[in-house]
Amino acid sequence: MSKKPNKLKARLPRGFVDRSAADIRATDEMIARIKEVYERYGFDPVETPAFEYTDCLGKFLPDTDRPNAGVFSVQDDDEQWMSLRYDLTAPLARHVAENINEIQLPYRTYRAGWVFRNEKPGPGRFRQFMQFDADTVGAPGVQTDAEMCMMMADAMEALGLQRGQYVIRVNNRKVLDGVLDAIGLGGDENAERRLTVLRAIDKLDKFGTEGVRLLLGEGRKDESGDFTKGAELDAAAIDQIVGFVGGTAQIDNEGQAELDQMQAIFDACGYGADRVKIDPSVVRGLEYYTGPVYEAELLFDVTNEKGEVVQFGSVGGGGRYDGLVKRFTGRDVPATGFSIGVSRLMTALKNLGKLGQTEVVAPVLVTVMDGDAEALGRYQKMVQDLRGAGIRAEMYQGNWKKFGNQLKYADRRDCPIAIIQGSDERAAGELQIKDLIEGKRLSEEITDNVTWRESRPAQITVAENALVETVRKLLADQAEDRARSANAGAA
RNA sequence: GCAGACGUAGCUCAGUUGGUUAGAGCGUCGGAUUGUGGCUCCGAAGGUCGGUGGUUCGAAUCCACCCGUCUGUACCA
Repeated sequence: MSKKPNKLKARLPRGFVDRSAADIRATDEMIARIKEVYERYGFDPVETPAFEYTDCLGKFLPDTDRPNAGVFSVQDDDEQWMSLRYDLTAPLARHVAENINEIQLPYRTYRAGWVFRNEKPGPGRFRQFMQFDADTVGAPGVQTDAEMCMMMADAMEALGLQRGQYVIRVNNRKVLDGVLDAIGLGGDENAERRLTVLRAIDKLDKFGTEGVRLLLGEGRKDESGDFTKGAELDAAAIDQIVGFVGGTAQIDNEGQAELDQMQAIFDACGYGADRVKIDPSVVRGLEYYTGPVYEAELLFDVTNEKGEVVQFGSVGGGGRYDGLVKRFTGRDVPATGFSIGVSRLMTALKNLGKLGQTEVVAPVLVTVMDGDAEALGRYQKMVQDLRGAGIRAEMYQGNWKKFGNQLKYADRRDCPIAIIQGSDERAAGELQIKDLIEGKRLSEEITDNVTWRESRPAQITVAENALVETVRKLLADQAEDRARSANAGAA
C-alpha cells in the first residue's frame, strides 16, 4: 500500500487542441480546395516563420518587461523580444519590406499557417488556429479589392457552399469615417469615441438595432448583469448612424465612390448580391485597415455537439492596409488581402456534411501465427505485395502469441479484412481471408461464443498467389456496399 | 479583464443535517477461450473528492483564496 510518488500530470495547455486523424484530413482537404482557387487566380505561395521580432508585428514593449497582452512572447538569448505571430498579414508586410528589391510588384501571394493568440479561449475559439490568406501587395486600385472579394466567394464555393449559404459583405473604412465626421466626431480628440462607435456598429448582427442604440448611447447591460459603457452620443447622432448603417441613408464621399467602382466590377462579372454585397455595417479590425474592408459570413444555422444552434458569424475577412509595409520602407506600398479562418470554417463545414466525405479505409491486417524470422518475412512479404498493389496494409506488430488480440485489434481499428496463415494453411499453400465487415454483420445473429468462433463467419480459403486479387475484389465489393447504404441514407 | 454557474474514477453521474474503509453504470485490463473480433460470465486495476489554507473531535460536504471548465460580456491585429 505504498503511496505512489506524485505522477507527472499529462495536460494540454488551455486553449490548445490535439488534432485527430479526421481533423487533419479534413483540414488538408479544405486547404487543397482553397489553394486551387488561389492558384487559378494567379497567386503564388510564400511562407514565413511562426516567430517574428515583436516590434515587426506592430506590438510595442510598454514600460514593463512584457510585450502587449494577447501575444505569446519570449526573449531571445540576445534579449530581443520575439513573438508568435497572431496573424499572417503583419509577417507578410515584414517579408515584403525586407525583400522589396527582389519582389516584383504587384505581388500576388497566398499562404496557410498557424497563428497564436494569448487570450481567453472558448468553444470553437482556440489560442492556436489556422488561417489561409491571400494578398496583393503593391496594387493601389479598388479593382484589386474587388478581385479579392470575388476570389473569397469562389473559395467558399470550392468548399462546397452553395449560393445563399454564405455572403461576402463589403464596406469601406472611408465611408464610416465620413459618417463619424458628419456627426462631429472628427479630429484626434475624438479618436477614442470613434473607436467606441465603430465597435458598437460591429455588434449589429449580434445585438440588433436596439442593442447598437444602447451601445451608442448610455450603455448596455448583459445577461449576467454586467454593464458596458456606451459612446454617449445624443439621440440625433444615434439616429444618423443607425439610419446609415441600416442602409436608409447614404453619404457622398471618396469611400462611397470606391464602393461604387467595386460594385460595377461585381456587376460586370456577374457576382450578384447572393455572393458579394455592399453592407454599411461591416467594420472589421480597427487598427490598420485604410479603405475597403470585407468579410465572409455563413448564412445557415450551425449546431454544435450539444445540438444547440450557435451564432457563427464571420469565417474570414480582410481589407486594404496601405500603411503596413510603409512602416518599414517609408515608401507607399499599398496592399489588400484577406484571411480565411480554416479551423472555424471547418467546424461549420463538417456540420454541413461538406467534409470528410472521402472516408479513409483502415488497412488490411496480415495476422501473425508464427513469430520466427522466416515466418515474419513471409507475412511481411504479403503486406508488401498488397502495398505494391496500392492497398493499405500492415502486419500485426503487437504480441503475436495472443491471436485473439490480433483480431480484436483489427476490429477496433476498423480493418476491413484480415489475412490469416497458420502452419496448416502454409502446408497447403493457402491462406484465409476474413471479411471483418461482413463478419460483424453476421455476429449479430450469433449469441453463442463457441458457434461464433468455430463457424468462422465470412472467411474464405484461397491459394497463396490469389491474395492480392481476392483482397482487391473484396475491398471493391465493400466500397460498393458503403456507397449503396450512403445513397439509401441520403434518400 | 468583468459578471455568474460549476468542479467526486478515463467518461456520465450518486453520495442524507458535517460522522466508520467515498459508490454505481459505462469504458480499460486479465481470465473462461495460448488458431479467430461480437455476446455472456468471473476477476482486477483505477480517486491527493480541482489545489492550498482555515473552522471542527471529525470535511467530498462549511468558510477564504487560488486554479480550471462552462455561459454572458469586454477586447480582438
